[in-house]
Amino acid sequence: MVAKINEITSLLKDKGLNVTEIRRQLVALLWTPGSALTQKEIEEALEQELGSVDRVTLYRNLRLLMEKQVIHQIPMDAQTVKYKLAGAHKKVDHPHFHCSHCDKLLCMPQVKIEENMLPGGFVIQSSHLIIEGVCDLCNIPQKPEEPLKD
Amino acid sequence: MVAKINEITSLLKDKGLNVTEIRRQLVALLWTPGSALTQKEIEEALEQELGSVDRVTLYRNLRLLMEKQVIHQIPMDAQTVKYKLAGAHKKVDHPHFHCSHCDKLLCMPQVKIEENMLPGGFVIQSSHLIIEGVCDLCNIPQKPEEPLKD
DNA sequence: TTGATTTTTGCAACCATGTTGCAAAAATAG
DNA sequence: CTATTTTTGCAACATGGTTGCAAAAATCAA
Repeated sequence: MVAKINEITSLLKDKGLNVTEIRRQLVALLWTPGSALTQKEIEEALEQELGSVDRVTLYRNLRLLMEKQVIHQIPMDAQTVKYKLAGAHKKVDHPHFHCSHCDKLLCMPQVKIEENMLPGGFVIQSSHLIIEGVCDLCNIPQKPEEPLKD
Repeated sequence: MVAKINEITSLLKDKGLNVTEIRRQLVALLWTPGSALTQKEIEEALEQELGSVDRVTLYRNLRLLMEKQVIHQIPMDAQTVKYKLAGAHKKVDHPHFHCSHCDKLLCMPQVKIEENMLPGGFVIQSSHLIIEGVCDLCNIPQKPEEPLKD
């Protein structure tokens, strides 16, 4: 985590944001590939790192980081939204794979949703896809991935 | 709408639910194929049909109808959930197409998400897909579908 | 480095919505 | 039609989104 401080600082500055402790921790939390957290999970994690964090401050920083496209919201189901570091992806909405074992949320840009999959006459503007299952690493019985959670 | 009262009553009874005015109106609202409404939209529509509806009553009935699988929630984006009449579909999650012109939400069971679309080792348990675009009817300039909204 | 300026934070406060308990009203069964 | 069960509407509380404002922190310039 410590090794990434410079990278995180650069990322924030590149996006025109001042560097504050909360922002650094927020980005650090989501820095790990596959990491995607709910607001509650973020709140609990920040609690540990920084002591209690004001919910308004968290709210404003999440909103700001979204505006600056540092992070994205991903609706997992009707009652759950996760936050994820925005990759260098062009499209806002690209497919994700959620591993029910290790809880990682991985980008799956190779999965394409195209008009020829639909009946005639339908035009696609964008699409949103989440695939739920078990990822390649967790799927090897000999070398199971540690769950991120717990 | 009137012609459907018997069908709606049967549907409710088949699911083991008593028939009340709110439940009938709720199902009637979502009866039209492609109809999918947010809670706010439902609230406003019921307002017109029944006068003001208590939000707790609406909340409890939506929850009940979901438990009985009469309706489903569909997360459209991070801040929007729509309710839709549950079809005779086996799988809870099946692809939908949302028309940005007429606002209809159509089931697209012909679109399949399969493991061979993923890198090796990934196993699919379920998937959730919403395609945003223009539907076949709205796509014919000569005969545009009336928007459901307005 | 220090002090001035700008930005961010933390708090009070408000609103919308989820959720429960309870008594009154409505639906169902006999 | 009446008795019983279910549902509704209301009060009340919890949670999370949202704003304004003063204190604290970060940035900038000398």
